[in-house]
Amino acid sequence: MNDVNREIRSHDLTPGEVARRAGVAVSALHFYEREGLITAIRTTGNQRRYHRDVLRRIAFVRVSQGVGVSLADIRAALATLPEGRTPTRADWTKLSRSWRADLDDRISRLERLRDTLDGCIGCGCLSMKSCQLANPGDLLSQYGTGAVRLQQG
Amino acid sequence: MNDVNREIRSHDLTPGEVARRAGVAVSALHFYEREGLITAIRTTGNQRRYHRDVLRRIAFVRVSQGVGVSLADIRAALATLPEGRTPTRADWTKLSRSWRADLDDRISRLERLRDTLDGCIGCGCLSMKSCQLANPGDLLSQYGTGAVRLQQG
DNA sequence: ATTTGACCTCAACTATACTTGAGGTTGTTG
DNA sequence: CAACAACCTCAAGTATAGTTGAGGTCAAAT
Repeated sequence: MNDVNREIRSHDLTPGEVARRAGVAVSALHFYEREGLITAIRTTGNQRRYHRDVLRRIAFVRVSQGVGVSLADIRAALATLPEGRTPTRADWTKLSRSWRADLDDRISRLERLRDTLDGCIGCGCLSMKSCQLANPGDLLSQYGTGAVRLQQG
Repeated sequence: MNDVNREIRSHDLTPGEVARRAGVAVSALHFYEREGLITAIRTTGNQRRYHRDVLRRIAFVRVSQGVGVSLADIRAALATLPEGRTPTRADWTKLSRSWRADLDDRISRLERLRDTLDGCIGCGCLSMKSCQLANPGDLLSQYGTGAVRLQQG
């Protein structure tokens, strides 16, 4: 977040390189920066240069999005990484672990959903009255329409 | 779709009733109608009246949305229901079954993702180069950012 | 030195899935 | 039959997650 004044090093990456290697558009990099998900330093000519860490951060963003986490929650997760120093392997592992808990959660909800649906297929219902699945305030609301929080604090 | 000329019966539901029982806002009913997900007939005074079937349709919509299917795909699925006659239990069962296949798919993708992540936690990676998860064109792209099609045709 | 591709900012546009508000009508109830 | 909740349409607004385009600059290769 605050490495804006860091000196540029030879192994820093240009926007194009990051875009190619991370598989996202340059416009997405700008967007992620505006959203506080990644940071860049600038050359004297005002062009962005990225630390290699940005690839990990983007990887984390994409993977998390892939399982349905919102950028807001991803930002919150990334904010737990240390500022000022390059995150260590342990920092990332901690992050991955918390994310994994969320994944387990999603899987079990989907499985419950599937099992309930099996019953629905058996009974041919899908009616609002009798079906666990379709009951608002029950399974559905637990599953939620919005993103599930990655962390509770 | 074409029951606009059907006569109104005493057990038809008002917008308010449907909204309450289905757990959605009246504005959402209007929206679903514009989007071709549900239909309504009109009283002489131009107010909507819904067949009880609409509750099943909305249930299907909500449950499908809950696992990440887009309205476009849900509309496609609902379009396979017979027009002209009230869908039978068998019709709905067929629909639920196709949907269940999609669910199984999602679960297995999430599980693969979790298993791969286990490896990542072990190695502390999440790097773009070595991590299966973060590799665009690999797992991520299979998982996709958009909605997974409910049906192939 | 010039060309060319990559880069810059900022505003506006896209898609999905709705909600909100204005201004007016209907239908039920005391 | 008056009141009032519930309904109507249509336009505009909201949030998320970006993309697109205009107009201009930077940097590497010839």
